[in-house]
Amino acid sequence: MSQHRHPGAPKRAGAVPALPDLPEATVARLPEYLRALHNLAESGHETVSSEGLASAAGVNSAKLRKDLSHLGSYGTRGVGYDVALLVDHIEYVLGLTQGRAVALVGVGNLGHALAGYDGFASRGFRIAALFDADPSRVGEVINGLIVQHVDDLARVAAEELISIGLIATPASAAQPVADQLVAVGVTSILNFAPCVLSVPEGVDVRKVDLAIELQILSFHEHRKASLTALPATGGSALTALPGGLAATDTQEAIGT
Amino acid sequence: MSQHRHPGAPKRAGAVPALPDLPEATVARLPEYLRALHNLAESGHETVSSEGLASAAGVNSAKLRKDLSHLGSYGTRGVGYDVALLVDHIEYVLGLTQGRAVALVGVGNLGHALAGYDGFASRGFRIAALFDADPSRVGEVINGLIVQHVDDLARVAAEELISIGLIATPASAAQPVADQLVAVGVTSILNFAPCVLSVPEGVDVRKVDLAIELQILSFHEHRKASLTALPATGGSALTALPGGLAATDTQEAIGT
DNA sequence: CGCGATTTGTGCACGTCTTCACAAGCGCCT
DNA sequence: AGGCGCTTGTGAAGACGTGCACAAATCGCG
Repeated sequence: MSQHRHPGAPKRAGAVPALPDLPEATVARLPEYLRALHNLAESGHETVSSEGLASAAGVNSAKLRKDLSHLGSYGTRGVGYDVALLVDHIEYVLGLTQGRAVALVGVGNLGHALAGYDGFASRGFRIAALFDADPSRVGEVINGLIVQHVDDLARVAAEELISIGLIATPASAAQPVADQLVAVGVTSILNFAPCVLSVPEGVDVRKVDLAIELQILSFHEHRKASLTALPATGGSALTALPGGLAATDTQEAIGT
Repeated sequence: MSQHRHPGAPKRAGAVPALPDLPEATVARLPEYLRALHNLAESGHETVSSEGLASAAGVNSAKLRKDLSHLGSYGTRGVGYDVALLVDHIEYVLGLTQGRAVALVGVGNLGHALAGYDGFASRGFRIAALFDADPSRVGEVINGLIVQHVDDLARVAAEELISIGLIATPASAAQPVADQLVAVGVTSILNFAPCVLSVPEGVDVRKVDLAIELQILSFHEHRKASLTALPATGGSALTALPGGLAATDTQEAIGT
């Protein structure tokens, strides 16, 4: 073992390994494992146990093992997982080895921040083009890229293969932008606008809504407050917990 | 029917209604319903059917009905749901009627955008204070708020009840900041830093990682590409689909 | 060479979420 | 008043995800 072969080309490089279709929940956790593995690699670890990696990624170790088992056997019993090997394989499975180009539409408040976010480049994504519908914004240079008019999307997409589209426009503009992205062949969209997008079959849309996250937290705050406010619901004030108000039965950290 | 009573105080205002503990999946969808309802209200709808609301929120109508049934019966058979009434009730359940104050720590690239994001205020959240550890940033005015040093967090929290903490720092600073937030009594944290936070029981943490979302999309791109690249896996090239390459069996839009 | 310590991979049971399908309820029209 | 069409609310079944617990496999050591 040791010496990982050629990074980025696990298994046999001839035929495409025909990606096993992983459970969606597993896919959602792989990036987290990957980040933890990168940290471990930087701190000099060659191997890591499922227990160690699980705690670094904030999940149950059994869950981690089951997730990784879906990728095939990349661990050694009695030893653990080869960090470098696992990094290579997860990156391959996630399709990160091909330096995907993303197009960002909408350079307003949020879009500006996304354009300057360095967490993308460090993980295999390259912001290839910026667009906006506002003519007064066109021409502006952000992070070395020139903002272009959204109507030029087709032209730019013809020059460069866009892998993923980011929508950071106001809600009212999001659907037309999505249509334009789909029209130029984009089949994956990350939507920051607070609205639902309708797209043809075969196009994947993920949504990130900051206000929704806050509202979910707000619910839990509300619930926690209502619980501590009236501990005597349903009688039995005797069961008042000795630990005081810290003993709410909330799930610790919330998952995905 | 008709005339919703006092907005913001559903059921009897005397005893706290002791929030039913909703399924987590339902809670995550309520904000989406709420947004859709606000849109409907603005466009003049008084009532809406489960079918109509479901399509506006991008979910199955049966799922929506079951979700709403967990809140109690707020619909009328043969008619639908009273839009204004439902808005009031969902806002109450989510705890949005109390104008929650959020503290934002880290006014770098992303934090800057969050501080200026108007989608928070429009949904019941008020950014009450900005913090940063970098002395050169302290004193800067963003959106009418002065950036304060993170060590002043305790003092500020004493003046104002902070309901939710936002962490938009680099990963290395996130854990200490989380500890400080917890120390001043914050029990809900929204973490934008790419790392796992460890917090005491009773504290809720949600994580938003933009790079993770991209990586999930990347996986699906990779899978779609590998599917269209070799349609003859497992023999039977005869089953080539008449519709050409558009007939991948991918799930349409990805859920939560 | 064999044994014990260690850790992976997984069968199984359990809980949660989703979806279907339909009875119950409501309003409207005749 | 009665019946009809429409819509909600929900039981039940199935799909999915999770976590336990243990067998299988590997390494190191005597």
